[in-house]
Amino acid sequence: MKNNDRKEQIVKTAAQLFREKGYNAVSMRDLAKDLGIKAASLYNHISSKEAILAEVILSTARDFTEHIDNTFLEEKSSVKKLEEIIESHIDLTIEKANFVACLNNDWMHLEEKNLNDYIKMRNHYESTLRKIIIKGMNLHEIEPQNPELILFSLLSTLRTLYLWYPKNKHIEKSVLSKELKNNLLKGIITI
Amino acid sequence: MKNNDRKEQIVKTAAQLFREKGYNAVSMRDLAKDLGIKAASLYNHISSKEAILAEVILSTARDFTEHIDNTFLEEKSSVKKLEEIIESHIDLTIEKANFVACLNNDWMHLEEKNLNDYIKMRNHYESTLRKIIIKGMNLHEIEPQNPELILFSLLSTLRTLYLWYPKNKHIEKSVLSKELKNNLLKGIITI
DNA sequence: CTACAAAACTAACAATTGTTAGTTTGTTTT
DNA sequence: AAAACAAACTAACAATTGTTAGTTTTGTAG
Repeated sequence: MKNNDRKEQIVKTAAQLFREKGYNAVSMRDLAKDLGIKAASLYNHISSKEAILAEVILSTARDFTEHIDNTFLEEKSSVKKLEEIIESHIDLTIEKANFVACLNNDWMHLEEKNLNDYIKMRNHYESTLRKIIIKGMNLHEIEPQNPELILFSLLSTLRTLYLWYPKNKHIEKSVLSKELKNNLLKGIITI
Repeated sequence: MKNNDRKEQIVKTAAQLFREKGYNAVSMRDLAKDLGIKAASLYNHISSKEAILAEVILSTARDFTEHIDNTFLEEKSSVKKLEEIIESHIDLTIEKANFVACLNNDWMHLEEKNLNDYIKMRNHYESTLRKIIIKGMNLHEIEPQNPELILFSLLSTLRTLYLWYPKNKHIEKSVLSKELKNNLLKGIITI
């Protein structure tokens, strides 16, 4: 029976270090030290440093992709779908903040193949979200505006939740979820 | 007469490279090559690699600080002040996108003194913005909500404008400005 | 034309990088 | 007990890193 625990442990520790210092500032010796072993021993479990990064980023990108694909297919209003998407970002950020941070900050250090796969998934994600927004606009659920702008302002907030959440752990998830939806969808000023 | 042109040129080129690849992935030889000289020659103009990073980041942080300090002192409504802050982010992003990107991505690679200065400025910026939001809430200009959440969702969008602007250069600045204010302050869904 | 300073160069350094080869240790299976 | 395997180790490699010392080139002011 192959032992995957060690590999998972390596990837998880790497994600934390990458998040703190950035991919290029973390050496294999740093990573090994945190795990209590020597750098060379890492190679019994992983094939390269970049392979660790790819595992961190691509697995997380797949999580996001899966969520939005499911949401897209549902028979619900666009606004309801946007709420579900907000929810999924909160969930994934809470569940694996270091992975999400790493995806946001270090994707450009992926090489050829992996970089391509990542960008493909990101494009797919954005274009799915764009479709939801445009459909909502056509059905008058969403104010007529430049859809790119809505896409951007929504995503920029959701993508950087990881920067904010650890500082505000005291907020209940349900409260965060409710207020964020309100904030992002209904705006913040009094009418 | 001391020639600062070369130094400015180095800092500007560095900002571009840092933005593309991240601080640690850019070597002094890479930077020199882009300028058409040898790495050692850089040291006739700058004292260290980190000093370049500090120049890029701290000068930009000072720009942002100056803007918000001015806005804070004005005799206007909080909503009007928020609109001005949005405007200043757009302006600075257009004017020096690479610098802003660098500030966002590479600040953690500053050392001791410079890191401290940066964090101090960032804290000052956030607390000034927080004051504006809370005042607006007390005067019923802004919906009662967790002010941290408004602070976060606003800043996350404004801070990552640099990711989005180059892809959408065709949008007029005045249009961008107007729609972004609408979007961030009034929300996106139909009431 | 000379003198001087600014800014380029070459060569080298010590440290650190990711990775490999070969070996030892410890555990599980037969 | 023997054999097989996983997972650690030591030692070393070639490449790259930021930076320094010392030298040469270039442009300008007297």
